[in-house]
Formats: sequence, structure tokens, C-alpha cells
Amino acid sequence: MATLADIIEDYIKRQLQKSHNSIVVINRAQLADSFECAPSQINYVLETRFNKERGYIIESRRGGGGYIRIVKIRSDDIDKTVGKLIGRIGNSISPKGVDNILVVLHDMGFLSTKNVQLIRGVIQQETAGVVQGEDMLRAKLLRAMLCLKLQEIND
Amino acid sequence: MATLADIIEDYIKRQLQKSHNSIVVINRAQLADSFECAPSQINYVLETRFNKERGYIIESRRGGGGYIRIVKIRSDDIDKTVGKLIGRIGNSISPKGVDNILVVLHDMGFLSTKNVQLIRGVIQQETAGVVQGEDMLRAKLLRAMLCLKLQEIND
DNA sequence: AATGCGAAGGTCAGGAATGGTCAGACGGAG
DNA sequence: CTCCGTCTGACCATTCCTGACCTTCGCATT
Repeated sequence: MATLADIIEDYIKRQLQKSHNSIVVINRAQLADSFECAPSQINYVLETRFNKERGYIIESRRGGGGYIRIVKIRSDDIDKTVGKLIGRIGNSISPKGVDNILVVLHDMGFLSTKNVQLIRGVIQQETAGVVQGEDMLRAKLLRAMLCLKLQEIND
Repeated sequence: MATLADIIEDYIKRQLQKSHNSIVVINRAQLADSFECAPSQINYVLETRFNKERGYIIESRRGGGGYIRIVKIRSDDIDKTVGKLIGRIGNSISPKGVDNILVVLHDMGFLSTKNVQLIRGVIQQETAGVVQGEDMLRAKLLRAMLCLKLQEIND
């Protein structure tokens, strides 16, 4: 049975299809109103269906003229593989784990040699001296940079 | 939806473009009148969109024949400026600080609109739920992504 | 020169319009 | 019955915009 969350998910995905640039902007209150549900329901759908593991990036702003922008990053096969890898990064990762992923991405031509070196360097730099949650920070940094790269090849 | 503040911002930026010397002088009451808003709305736009962080200088004078002058600070060398901005990120940064930097980089053509949206989104998601050192994490993520971008234009 | 007035612009508190978060209710599958 | 995915409502945070009140400056009058 399709839950309301499923229905809203489908709706947003259709909008993304229609958009042709994989970006859709919604108004939380209005969307909630048209589906006759609580506004927070929209957040639930976004959290569970349009998170980064699934290849989406959400950007939002509060206040007058506020909005929620949903960006799909991932379309073809390369994207799918990279997206999967990004999803696999998880909450924390070791330096060795970073290396493994970088090698795979380099081999498949997603990252240049220079890219790999830079990413490794930046991660080293930014995690140096961090005493707690180093693996977590590493995961976040790697994911951030890969998301940025992923977007580029989709332009 | 574009708010009135956004519209006024665009208008002023267009005027700056047209000016060819990156200086534009406005009359607060008159501008407010043409946009049918309160004069203080103009101040709001100036404070939030044309502040020093975003690379503008505001000079004004009260009294009869008063004026507001908006000056866009020139950025001759993109590379140097970006490097300087990255340096300015420092150890920690607020969401607004991120925004200011992104807008500057966007205005000078270093980041595309999509880039900006993605970077904002990634940072929002990676810092969500982090209770301690959020500002620090934000700084690291932003720096990492900007370094990656900076490498690209130097290839 | 001193004073007074009108014409700018500045400040700030607060209301309205958005979106975010989180504890807990609810209900179906095991 | 217990667990897990849904869904809601109360409360919070952020951004926009206005109106009342304040400050500064030029100029005419005295």
C-alpha cells in the first residue's frame, strides 16, 4: 500500500523529471497543504527519500520567501557507481578507506591523478591535529568533495 | 519566490554593471518609492546584501542633498582573491559567513549558481545533527570544496 | 553668527512568513 | 506483544519588512 510519504515522493520525483535540470524548488507549507498533511511530513519525506545516500542534496532557507530546493545529483551509470560509493562512505572512514575509494574512482576515470592528490592532501590537512572524531570528519570531507565533483560532470 | 529584497538587490547589481566603474549612487526615499516599500527596507537590503563581507562599501550622507553610494570592491586577480578568501575562512565559520563567501565567489564568476547551491546543501547536510564544533566542521568542509574547485581552474 | 526648519538617511523593536526539530501517537508486520 | 516506519503538533529559528523615532546636514531667517 502506498503511504502518503510514498505519494509525496512520487510527486517530487515527477517534478524532478519534468524540470530537465534535476532541480526542483518547493514551498513546504503549500506542498503540505495540497497533500493535506502536517508541514513536518514534508521534512520526513525529504529525510527518508531524498537524502544524500540516495543521491539528492537539499538546500533550504527559512523566513519570508523561504524555500526548499531539491537537487538530484546522479543520472547515468558513472553517477550511479559514484553515488553508491558515496553512500558507502558512511559515518566514518579510515585513511586507508579513503585511499581505496579514491583508487576506484581514479581507475574509472572519475577523478584525475591531480584530483586524487589534492583530495588526499586536503583531507590530511584538515584532519591534522583533530583529536576526536577524526574518522567522522574524514568521511564528511570526502563526501563533500565527491558531491561537488559529481555535480560537475552533470552540467 | 523572489522577495522584494532579492529584487532590489538585482536592481542595484544591474546598476553597478551599467556604471562601468562599479559605483552607484542612490536616493533612499526615491528608490523606496519606486519599489513601493518602506525606506528602511533599502537599509535592510544594503546591510544583508551589500556589506563588506560581500565585497561592497557603503558611504552615505544625511540631510538635504543626502545620498547613499555603493561601491563594489574590485577583484583583479581571481586566483589571488579566492586564495585570500579561503585563507579568511579560518578555523570556524557561521552559516552566514559561508553564504557571504559563496556570494562573493559567485559574483566574481568563480562559482556557478549550481555550485553555490550544492555547496550550501552539502554543508547543511554534513553539519546537521553535529552538536559540537559545528562551525569548525563547516570551515573544513567549505575549504575542502573550494580547494577542489580552485585546482580545476588551474588545470 | 546663531537659530530654526525641512530634507535626507539611520536604528531598532516587533510582526509576519517561512522552514526545522523532536517527542510521542499510531498502526501494520513479525 | 514488540518493533519499525509514518505522521502530527507544539515549539523553535531565521528572514523579511514596516513604522515610529532619532540624527545629521544645508539653508533661510534673524
